[in-house]
Amino acid sequence: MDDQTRMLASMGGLGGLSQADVGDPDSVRKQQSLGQPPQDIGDILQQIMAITDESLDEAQARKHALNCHRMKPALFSVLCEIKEKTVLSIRGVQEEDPPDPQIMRLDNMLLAEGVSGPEKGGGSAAAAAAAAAAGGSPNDGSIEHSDYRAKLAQIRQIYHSELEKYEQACSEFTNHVMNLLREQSRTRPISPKEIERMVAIIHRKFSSIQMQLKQSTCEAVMILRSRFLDARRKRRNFNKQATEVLNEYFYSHLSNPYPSEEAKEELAKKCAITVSQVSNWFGNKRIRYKKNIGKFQEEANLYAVKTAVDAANVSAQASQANSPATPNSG
DNA sequence: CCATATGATTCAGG
DNA sequence: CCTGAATCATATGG
Repeated sequence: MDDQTRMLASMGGLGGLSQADVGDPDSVRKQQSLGQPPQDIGDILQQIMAITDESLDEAQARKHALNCHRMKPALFSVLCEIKEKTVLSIRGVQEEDPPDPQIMRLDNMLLAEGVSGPEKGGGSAAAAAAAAAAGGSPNDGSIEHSDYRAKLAQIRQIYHSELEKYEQACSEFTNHVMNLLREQSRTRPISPKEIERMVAIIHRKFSSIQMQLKQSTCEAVMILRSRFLDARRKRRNFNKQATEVLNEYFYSHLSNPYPSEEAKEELAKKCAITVSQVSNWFGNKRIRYKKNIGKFQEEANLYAVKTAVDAANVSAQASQANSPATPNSG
């Protein structure tokens, strides 16, 4: 844009001058060929100064008269053509790559993360993707999810408001420049094509800002993801009672420690954890038990006794119906 | 601060 | 899709 602006600006200056001596278009050349430049320049200067003495109405009228001159359109197009040829080499260079690959990549990423997509659909899509491994139970991972969703919504909101600001500023600026150029096209050769080109240039410049916005949004989402969705960062041990329940099941089914889906659901409910957490726990337990049975022998005995005692208690309670004297383990 | 425990994730295989 | 195995990253106890 810089080169063009400079060029247009300088031609604007010329425009003022040519308007000044339009009364006798050949005067300059004639006098120059006569070989008395100082005098001629003084002449021109005088004419210019005379303009400032004119009233606004007079100047306006003169301008209007010029604009209505029958030769004006022809002259205008000729000037445009000349200008087109003169500046051709300058632009021509950067005319391609309309679909910026990088911005498309960022767009796709933001869409996938549910930042730029539709309000509810995108968000739940991301949530579904996150919970996909969990088997679809509605309460899976809901503890951290609300937090994650809230933060994501926050990013989303910032992104959209910034994008809106950006779009507004862009169109405002574009309109401004277009109006300016259109206005100036009355006094200097600016073809509609050129205005179009200028708009394209502006948009290209602005799109780098947009890319920056999208890039930083992407970054924020990625950080958020790694913080919240990688639960390894927030590992919390299950409470004692939960591990007890799980161990009980494990050691009482030691010959086949593979809980069915229903069993997993029940264990999950008892332990206030998710089904996938139960699966994880059993997966880890099996492999670690198998790896070093000796290390777990004590634990195995403990739970074997425990279940035996519990069974005894249960049977005792069952056989004794409703006797209040049944001893309970603290 | 280190070693160990532990929940979660990743990846290969059936 | 489920599992075993390896691995990661944190929690915990000494």
